[in-house]
Amino acid sequence: MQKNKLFTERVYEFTAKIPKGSVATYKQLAALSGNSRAFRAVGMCMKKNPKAPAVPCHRVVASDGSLCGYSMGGVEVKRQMLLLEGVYFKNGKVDLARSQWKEQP
DNA sequence: GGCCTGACTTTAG
DNA sequence: GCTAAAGCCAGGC
Repeated sequence: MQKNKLFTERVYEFTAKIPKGSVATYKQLAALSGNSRAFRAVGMCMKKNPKAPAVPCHRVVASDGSLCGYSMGGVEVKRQMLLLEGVYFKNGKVDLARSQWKEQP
């Protein structure tokens, strides 16, 4: 580990790049960071959230668009944050088809 | 160096 | 369609 940047460091970087009104999945961030199977470590570091205001962890959701957890008040707050940002919801879950963040060229 | 944790994902029933 | 269990990775102690 610690080759150049900490794995989580890259995750935070990508998370911070997520545009407003869009969301990314843990798996997606893990894949962008180098390991699509490291979604576990991603979630753990998000919980620790050493960069709370710097990293919009509320824009990170599960692979199916459902919200899992939020260290700053709970998933309910997280859901409201996304709604206020203009994220599309469907059946109480994020509509990844419309609001999932995609790497911009 | 080894064990435990965790905001996940996937497959099976 | 939903619930349960197993598997996976990186970080922290």
